[in-house]
Amino acid sequence: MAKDTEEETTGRKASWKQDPEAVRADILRVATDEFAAKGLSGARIDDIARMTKASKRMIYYYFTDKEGLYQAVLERVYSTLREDEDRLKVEDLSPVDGLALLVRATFEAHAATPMFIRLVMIENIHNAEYLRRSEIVPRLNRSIIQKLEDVCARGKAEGVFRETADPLELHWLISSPSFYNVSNRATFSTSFGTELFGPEGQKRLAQRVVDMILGLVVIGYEPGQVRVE
Amino acid sequence: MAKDTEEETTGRKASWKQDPEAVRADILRVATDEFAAKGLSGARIDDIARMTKASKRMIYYYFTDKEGLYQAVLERVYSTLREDEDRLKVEDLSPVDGLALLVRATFEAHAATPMFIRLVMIENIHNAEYLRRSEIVPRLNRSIIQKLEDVCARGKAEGVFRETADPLELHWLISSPSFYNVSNRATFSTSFGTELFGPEGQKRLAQRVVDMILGLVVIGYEPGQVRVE
DNA sequence: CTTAAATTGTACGAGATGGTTAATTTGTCA
DNA sequence: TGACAAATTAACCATCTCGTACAATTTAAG
Repeated sequence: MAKDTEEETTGRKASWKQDPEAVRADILRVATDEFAAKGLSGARIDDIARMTKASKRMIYYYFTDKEGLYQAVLERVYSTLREDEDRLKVEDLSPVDGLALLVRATFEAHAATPMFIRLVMIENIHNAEYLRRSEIVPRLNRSIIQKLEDVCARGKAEGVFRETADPLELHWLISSPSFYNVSNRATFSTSFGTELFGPEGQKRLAQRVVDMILGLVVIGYEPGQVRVE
Repeated sequence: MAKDTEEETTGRKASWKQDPEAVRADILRVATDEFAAKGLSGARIDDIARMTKASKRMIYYYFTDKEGLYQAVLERVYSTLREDEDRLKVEDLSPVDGLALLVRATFEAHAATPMFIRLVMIENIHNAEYLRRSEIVPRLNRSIIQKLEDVCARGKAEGVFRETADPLELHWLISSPSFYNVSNRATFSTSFGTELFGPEGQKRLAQRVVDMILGLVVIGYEPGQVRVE
């Protein structure tokens, strides 16, 4: 009841700094969580607004609509990931060790960013509609292929890699277990238990993936020849 | 207002047959498409109702609510898949050929049922909440592990498989590329092109997966030793 | 200090959406 | 046949959700 309507406490913030970038970033941060958790249709703009310092109005001010916000989230996450990729230095290693490092790093990078994985899953549910629409994303992801090309070229030149080794195929072969390891953890462990997803199991899986890839590419490779960690 | 209440044109269908099973099945069929296409939150009960012969009320009559319908869809699809699995006969083959067949069949089965893949993706987005709740599903999926156990045991007994071969790990290693091949096709081809997903590319990938798995398990295996097709 | 531009809060509407009420038909069994 | 349970239907409802109108407030420039 309390009828202090006379108060008319217009809830306007008494004072604020003009900091568009910070507001934008905060919205994106919250929206990333929300979209990753509930998907595009499941996410609620009102929930995002509530969790943000900014008001709901600002979401539309900066991102036009829900899809615009989703697209921005997607692009930011993809970009962030590329930076991590670029940090890898494989040129200094032997082809075998370089490839092993790429495999291990990919496996671990996926495991470390479940949020990114979820957004990619969601985007695939939407048939990559928003990824395709993006100008910035398609030309990302190139660096990892580049690294694989370098390693493959050196490995073949040194005669330690099979001539059949193909960078794009390899990227696919390395990504698939790394991605699946995170994306399908819930259903897999429901059906078959969690033993593969503890610290032990994860190390074993990483080792298996390294062994599989090197076994395919490196002439005369024996499982366990290169150890993970 | 409108005073033609006397009319009371109850638009009821003049006549219909009672066929509960058919109605239930029809709803499930339509709902499977809808959920696979748009996810749990994206799916629209009204759309399902419109595409069904039955009325919207029947959906609630038989499945209680949206989640009940989704759960029924999930269980039916999982069950259907198990039947396919059981049709595989690997006991008659040598361990190496048997394992190769399992790999190939898994790869192809996944590629042939994108709808199932999408539902599993969606279920993972929901952290397998509904799969866990199901009584019937968890104990499915056992037959594939059983087959792998048989093959592994025989392979080790014959001295052609490494002692490190583990059925559960193998299932994971075989499933991951098979699943990823379908689940991430949209984003992968957006980033890297479609060449892996034509008939040629798919055959190459299947061969690579066979080579990887056999390379990991079979002592002295060389890529291409067992050919796909 | 005036004033236009930038930024934010509130309140609300239109339409969609999950779910329900109440009626009607069909089939079955005493 | 007639009563009763099961099956089926159309219409309806309460609520949620995206998006917007618009006023209020602050910043910044002249």
